[in-house]
Amino acid sequence: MRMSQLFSKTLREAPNGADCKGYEYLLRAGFIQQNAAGIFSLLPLGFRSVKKIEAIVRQEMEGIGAQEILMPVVNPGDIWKETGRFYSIDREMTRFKDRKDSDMCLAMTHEECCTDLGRSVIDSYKRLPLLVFQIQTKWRDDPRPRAGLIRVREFTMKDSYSFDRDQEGLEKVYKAHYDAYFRIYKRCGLPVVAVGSDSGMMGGKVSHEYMYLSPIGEDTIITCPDCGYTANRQVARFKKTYNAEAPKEKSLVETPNCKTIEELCAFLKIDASKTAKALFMVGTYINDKTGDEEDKLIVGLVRGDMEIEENKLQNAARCNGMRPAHPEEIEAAGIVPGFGSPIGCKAGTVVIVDDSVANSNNLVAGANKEGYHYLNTNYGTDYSGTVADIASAQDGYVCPECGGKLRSSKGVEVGNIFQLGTRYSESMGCYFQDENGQRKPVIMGSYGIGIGRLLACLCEEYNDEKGLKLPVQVAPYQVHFISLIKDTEAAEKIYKELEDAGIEVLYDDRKETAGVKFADADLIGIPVRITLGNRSFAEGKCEVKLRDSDQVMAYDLSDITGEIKALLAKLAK
RNA sequence: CGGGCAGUAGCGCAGGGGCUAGCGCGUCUGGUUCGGGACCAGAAAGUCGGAGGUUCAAAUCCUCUCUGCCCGACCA
Repeated sequence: MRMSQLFSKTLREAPNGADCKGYEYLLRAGFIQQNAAGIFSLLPLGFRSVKKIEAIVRQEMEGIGAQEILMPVVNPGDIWKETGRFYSIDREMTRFKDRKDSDMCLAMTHEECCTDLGRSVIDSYKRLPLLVFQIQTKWRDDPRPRAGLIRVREFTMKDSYSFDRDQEGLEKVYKAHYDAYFRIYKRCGLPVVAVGSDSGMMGGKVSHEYMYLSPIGEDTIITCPDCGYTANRQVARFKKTYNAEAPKEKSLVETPNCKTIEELCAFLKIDASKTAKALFMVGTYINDKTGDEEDKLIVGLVRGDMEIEENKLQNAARCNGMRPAHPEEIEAAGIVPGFGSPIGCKAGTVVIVDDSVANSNNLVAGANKEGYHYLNTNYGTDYSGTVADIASAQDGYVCPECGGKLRSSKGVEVGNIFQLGTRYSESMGCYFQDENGQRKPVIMGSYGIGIGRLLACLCEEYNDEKGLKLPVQVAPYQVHFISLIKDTEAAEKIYKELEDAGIEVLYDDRKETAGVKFADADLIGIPVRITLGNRSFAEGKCEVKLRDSDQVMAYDLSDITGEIKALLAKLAK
């Protein structure tokens, strides 16, 4: 490709809003361009990198027996109504009516569509297992896109779906994905860790997320350096200690202006672990069949020395959505904000009690009376509710597996794998007959990789103060060819030789000064740079330099293609 | 959806009631240069995001609105 004809240009300055390095360089090098919030075009350079990532993904998916298909972006609303997600998913899914006034939606994932396909293909156990995948556009109307390609609204995703007759089969294909994903990231050059995760709206039980650990990440990963326990903070467990003193009778105590745990502890001169603190949320419960919504007040109770993990609370409360409660809503349930607790709250309030509270006796809790708390409150005696783990794992907490010290770090989710089970097959009627003629729901799994996000993470991982330096497997071109000699014919000849040899060359044929060409080459970051300069050309040589090294090598022009091919082969390893 | 910031030439920004709206980079023309973002001379390019209002006069003040960015809520 001639740079003079490239449909993009490099920028000297970072466009406003480029907050992280990888994103800044993607823009400046002309890989991508933004069209609207969370909506990007891929320019030739970016698209080439994406296609290389896709090729790796495709190869690995085919390697585990997946067949490539392509499902539609626009889905009929009906299949989403079958699983209930037409109603249970919030505005993140875009819905519209077609000309016949039928409900339609833009698929944000394809479980429904794929299960719809599966139920027409699968009739007998003889057809199972099956595994399909696609690389396709998703639209999710995220309320807050950010960080360039990291969190966008329209994006390309590889998603695969497995159909099995039993759990054993599912686990096999799950494991195949688990390993294939590591191979994919390794081949792309991205370091990742797999962590246990929350399955969220996908349903199902077992799931893993693949995390690229980086400060730009929005997920918090809890890891144990001692035993290797790893989990997303949304579900991370930790070892809690309880005080198991004999329960006492509760008694009212005046605590003027003690609205926070800190104030309360300071006033009563007690440790935060001797208190219970409440968090008030309003949960939305959606009827899957009708789409009717009902709001309920949720009270989460955790010991004063811990924080509530809202995701755990939402899972325990089994609601579709959750937001902080307004003071009026809290009061309506008979609770006084600042001095609140589940003690004496109105029926219909969802009370979730962390096991740290349920197993600790004689905690100080709000009296639901302005200026008062109770001493010695006890779960079961003074209030009731569902006991669950809703506390948030923090840096320094105790590992649930080995007792080591937990660490927290930030990560970007670049892939996920879910064991869906029968959530979709049952609700959509995807059944098969086994050897005994018995009708059984197909057991499914779904597996995703965000392609654009993967590129964004790679650019975060591979850059320096001059620009990008993507690994050769995912770089848009293999060789950046710069000619500084007057003899354009000689340069053209070498360019042609390289191209004819099947080498991917970006040829800077522009009428620019050496400095400009070098700066752009560094910015775009093609792994191999060939420079044709007057001195070396006179000796029948050219200069070869790797983007990631300062060393300049002199290559003989007589067999330049052979030497470059050998170099590329070495790089690819 | 809450809170904050911003929208002026392709990009980055200045100007904040008054006359012809500027600067740097980029672009175009001519010339000189030619191995790390060259130099000289000349030139093109702007509905000052949009609508309404105040005023003799609005890029500038007011109201509304759209868009983008950041923080939070949210995130298959």
